[in-house]
Amino acid sequence: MTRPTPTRRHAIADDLRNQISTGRLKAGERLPSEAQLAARYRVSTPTLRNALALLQGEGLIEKIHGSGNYVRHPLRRILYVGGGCAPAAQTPTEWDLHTTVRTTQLRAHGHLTALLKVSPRSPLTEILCLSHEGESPHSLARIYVPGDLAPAGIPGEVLVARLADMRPPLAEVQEKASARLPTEEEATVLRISSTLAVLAITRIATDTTGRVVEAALLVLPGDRADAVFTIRHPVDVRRAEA
Amino acid sequence: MTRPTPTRRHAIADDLRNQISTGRLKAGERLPSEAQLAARYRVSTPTLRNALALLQGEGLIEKIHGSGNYVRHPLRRILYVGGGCAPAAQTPTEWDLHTTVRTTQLRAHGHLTALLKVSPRSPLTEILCLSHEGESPHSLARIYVPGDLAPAGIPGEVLVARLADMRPPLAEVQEKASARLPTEEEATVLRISSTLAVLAITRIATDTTGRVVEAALLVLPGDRADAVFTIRHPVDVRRAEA
DNA sequence: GAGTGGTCTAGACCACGAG
DNA sequence: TCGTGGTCTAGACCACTCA
Repeated sequence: MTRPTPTRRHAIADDLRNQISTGRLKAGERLPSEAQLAARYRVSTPTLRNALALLQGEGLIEKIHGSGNYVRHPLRRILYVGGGCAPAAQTPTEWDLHTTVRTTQLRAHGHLTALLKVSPRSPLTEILCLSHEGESPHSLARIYVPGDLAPAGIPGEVLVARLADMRPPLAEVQEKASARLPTEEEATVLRISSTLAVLAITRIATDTTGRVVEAALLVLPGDRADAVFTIRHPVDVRRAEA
Repeated sequence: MTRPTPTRRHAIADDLRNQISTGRLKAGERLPSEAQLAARYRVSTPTLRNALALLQGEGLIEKIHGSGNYVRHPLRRILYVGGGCAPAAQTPTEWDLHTTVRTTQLRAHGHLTALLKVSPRSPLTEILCLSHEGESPHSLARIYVPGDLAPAGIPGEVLVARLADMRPPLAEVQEKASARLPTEEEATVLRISSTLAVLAITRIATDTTGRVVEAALLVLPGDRADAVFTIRHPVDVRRAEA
């Protein structure tokens, strides 16, 4: 049961994984070329590439086209704290976590109308945040707010900081987490392989009048991101509903 | 930017995806064999298999070894509601969602000691839940409770139902969600491809004395599972406590 | 046993990165 | 330009399902 089919690529992946974890292959180091590795393990190139794909899916190595395969630096884990008010992932930013922000004016369409509960073609502001931790991309956020809550002409960075002050207190924050493979665009922007799962979080913030004041689509690389949701003194749901 | 590399497998996947969404290929239907499809699209078998792998990753088709590729029935989405008290995924079970439960006595080791904050080799009860919705596997849960909270000799189903009554009220429930690829075991148990991401939720329940009374490791197939966490009045915490 | 998918081979050609 | 990874080919052999 533990070995449904003893495949070669798993054996190779296990060997390389050991070399990485034992430090024989150090972080940042370049692996031998795929042709060399294929020769060493006596397998064909597709088989060796499948082995590397496994390690890539675990986030252990990074492929750079035209350059080689590199052992990834063990990245700090990203911790998304749920129930939050801040628009982006709110890790304590003691390290150099800088964010590129770009705002766009657009009109509601498609699933955005449902998320924000607005009528089609009503004005929205999209805030696109791409966070970097040093060199490596960290998280991608697309935040949509009704147009009147985000006046145009304000630089993105300022807008993000001020959003919380400009609206009435929130009544409810609902966060939906799901796991999926990244789109092509997300994979390239986050510099992850398209076989590495992402943690996608959709956050809907509603004010006391029931109006949706923010819809945020967050995408975090699955190999180093967690989202925690803490609830204190939860009520017994079954009793509460009765 | 939209077409970094115009690959053939994407074109084939797009075509098949269209056929599925337009109903030309109906749910449950078997696709032509891979050899036939390869001939139809004039590609080699590995290329065609790559195309099918894409659809598999999206949960659109299911491969059954020795039988064929089948269009999957659009499965009801699994909704895991966070902040909960019930041990397993608590979808309103109006449909035939039956769960296989198996309990095992074991002793704490490895990461379990950290999760439950118990000393190594202290007795634990493992409750392994596998839910099915009709034919298709639904979710996998491994629940660990300190041995004294789960007396031996009680059948698993009864134990699960009684757990909530046997312990003091909870003070805190912390849930950590992450996205990753399934282990080989999880992939076979949930009958998903190993390229399909899973949503893994670790739930730690603490009672009022600070003791961990339950650690649950939930695995949900990423193509049809979401986890929602709702927080009301996040700014006005005192009201909720009153 | 016939047909199917699962794995693997040994190449080919193209696209990208760095010197 | 040269070495690298990215994609693809046209097979082979094994394991599984089902009649």
